[in-house]
Amino acid sequence: MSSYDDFEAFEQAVPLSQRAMAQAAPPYLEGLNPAQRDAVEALEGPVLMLAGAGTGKTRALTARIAHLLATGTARPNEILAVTFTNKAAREMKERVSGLMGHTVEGMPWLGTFHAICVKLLRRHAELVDLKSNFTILDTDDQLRLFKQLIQAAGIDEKRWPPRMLSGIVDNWKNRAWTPDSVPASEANAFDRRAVELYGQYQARLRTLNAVDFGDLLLHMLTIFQAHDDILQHYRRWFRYILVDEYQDTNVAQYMWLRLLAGGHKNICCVGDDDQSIYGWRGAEVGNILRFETDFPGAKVIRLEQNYRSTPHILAAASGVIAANKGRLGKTLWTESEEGEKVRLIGHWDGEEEARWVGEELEALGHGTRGMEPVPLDRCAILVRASHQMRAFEDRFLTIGLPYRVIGGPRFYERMEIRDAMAYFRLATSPDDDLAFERIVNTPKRGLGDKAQQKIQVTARTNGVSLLEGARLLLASKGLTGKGAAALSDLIAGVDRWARAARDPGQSHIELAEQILDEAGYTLMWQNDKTPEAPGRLENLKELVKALEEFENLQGFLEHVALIMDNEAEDDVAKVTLMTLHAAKGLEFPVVFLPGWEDGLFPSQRSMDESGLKGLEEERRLAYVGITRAERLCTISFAANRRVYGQWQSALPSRFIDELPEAHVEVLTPPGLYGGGYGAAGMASGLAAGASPEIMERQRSDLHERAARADVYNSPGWRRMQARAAERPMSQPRETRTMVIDAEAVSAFSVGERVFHQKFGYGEVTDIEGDKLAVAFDKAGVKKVLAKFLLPAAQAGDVPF
DNA sequence: CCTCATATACTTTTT
DNA sequence: GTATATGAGG
Repeated sequence: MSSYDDFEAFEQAVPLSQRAMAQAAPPYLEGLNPAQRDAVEALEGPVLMLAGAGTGKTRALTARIAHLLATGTARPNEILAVTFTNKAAREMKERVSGLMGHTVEGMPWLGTFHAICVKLLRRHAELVDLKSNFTILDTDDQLRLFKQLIQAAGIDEKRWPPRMLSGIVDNWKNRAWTPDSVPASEANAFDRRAVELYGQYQARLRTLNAVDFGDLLLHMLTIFQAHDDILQHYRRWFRYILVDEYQDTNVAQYMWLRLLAGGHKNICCVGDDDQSIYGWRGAEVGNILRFETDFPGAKVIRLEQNYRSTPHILAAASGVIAANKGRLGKTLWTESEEGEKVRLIGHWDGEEEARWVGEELEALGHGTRGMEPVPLDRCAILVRASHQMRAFEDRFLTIGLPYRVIGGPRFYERMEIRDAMAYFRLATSPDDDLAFERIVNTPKRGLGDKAQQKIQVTARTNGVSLLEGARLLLASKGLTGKGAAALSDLIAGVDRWARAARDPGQSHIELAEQILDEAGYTLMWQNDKTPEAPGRLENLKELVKALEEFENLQGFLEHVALIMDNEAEDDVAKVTLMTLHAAKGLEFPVVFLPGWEDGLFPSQRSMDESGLKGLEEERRLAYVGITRAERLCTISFAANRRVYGQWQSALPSRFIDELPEAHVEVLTPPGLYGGGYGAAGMASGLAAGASPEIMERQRSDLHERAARADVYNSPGWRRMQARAAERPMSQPRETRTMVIDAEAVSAFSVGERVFHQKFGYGEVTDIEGDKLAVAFDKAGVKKVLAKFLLPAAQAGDVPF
């Protein structure tokens, strides 16, 4: 009964391969430096590859796999290679294929911890009271379950928010604690009821035949610990183990790896203790720090030659990270030429900071500071918290600077949303084959592989879309019986929806609901008994609600297409906006690091919650940020910032004081030129065209803010001033006159031509305060806020 | 049952 | 300041 029995047979069906290549000159070794080569060739026994930022870690890792395969040391299916993200796994697969010069047949065990555990768990599910077709709950489902349990237990939801409970349980799972192995000391800290609820939650999951992400690992651990035969089997099977981003492993993952590597100890862990930034979700830097103790005789290889950044950038990063205790220690070096120093600049407030970055980006695009013009897609702005992106988005929308945000909402990636969108796409463009393919048998209509193949063939031979092909197939009686009836139903539906979508009198919201109902899609989820079904229905409701902001389905689909696939959608170069966390592993020629203020970065919360440990993780985040830059890195801070609607002043980040002076150039912000404190200097930079009232208002505003900011007494600021004073002033520097956007203050007038990001061009027809009625050329009459409008004349050179 | 108003919280994120 | 969640009221 156990699928475990045929496991071996299944795996061994994959042929031994690549032995013949063993004698050939190995192209995958070309260009590796001695350390990298060491890391590639030390195949036997435990190896720790300490790979600093930009030292060619992935290169070495993939070459190592290629080496294992090419020398015939291991077959593709005997290598266990784990990553944290699907992206990393995909990339590794591609690069191994590239190195081998052909597609690597079946590396079934190259994947994320979770993907590999799913695979294993499906084979052994019955050992933990699951069926092998168990479902995997996402965070939403998990939260809903906890909520139900809390309510059922009659506990006050205010005192025990589901989120908190779910967080606690997640934490426990990260540490490989099952309900009965949670230490008493922990339990007391949270109330024993949390442990009870944890137990109930697990019981509920079992009856639902479901697991959450943490369970994937935990269940496998349980199985390995309770069934030695199974453990021994996999120990023998996975002859070589590779782990990427080892510094990010949590306790459960660590135990899992130790169990599997326990026999032969052929484990190669790659990581960088200085880039451990996921402690808050259970990652244990200790795992990497302890490696040599865990695996006595481990070979430690340091990759220290950096191929990414200039010496100034590396020195700045090293200076900051040096303040951390308990590091394994690495010294990055590079052969690259000196380049620019890291630039440091302070601003009055967050808006000015955004404005300045925008101007810098424009200047870089034209070529400045003796640099080649730098297109926007080579630049990135890395922030600590996603809400910091807003100021930049606002500014970039205003000046029409193309940008993309990484790590946005994942809403549109959900299965049910994609299905629904596919239906909408068919309604607006019936020839959308991808959409047709997606929904032709969703919900199940009895149009299986056979029927779909027939449709494909008919469409292809006639050179028409799938929908038309389906029509032809029906007309030619190529499909009969139940399938034919279902297909003709679907086609009739699409025709009806397409007609309705063209009808201007038809509400697109009603149409959307109608489509989902008539297609039987809503019903499908209503009848679905799995725990995630209610959530999916809720998401669908949300999707329909999101439609309200748009004039028609078409407009909505366009909008979503843009935010979904902005990589491939258009070829306009865009500056990248993302969090520091999301930037790990990436690199950009030009990097801006705004918001370096104490409290924001390092984050106050982080320090409050985790003390010195938290601060050190923030510092590693700073290190990650700086080391993303290849040629130019600019750090900035603002004296004043609006936080939750409240103006707050802040001191420059303590990390700024840790930057080695020799590698930093302090820029004087335009308004502060000449060193005068604040307001006077700022005021002189006011746009000449602004009306006296506006000028006065902004001047007093600045005085008020300046008065509130004690930033000028901070060590960071004083040092900055001192450095600025030391610098010979004769040297012409790039200060631009500050442009105060008068359009943000001045009102529009009736009859004026305006431009809106979403709706395009139009004419103002009515004004009520800051709310304007605008007759848009394409989108019709809409009420919009003035701040979303640009005078049409100014939008002329906006590339949208 | 649905809508509106008030309260509340609110890093970082992958699977 | 904004999004979200809950409770009251229509």
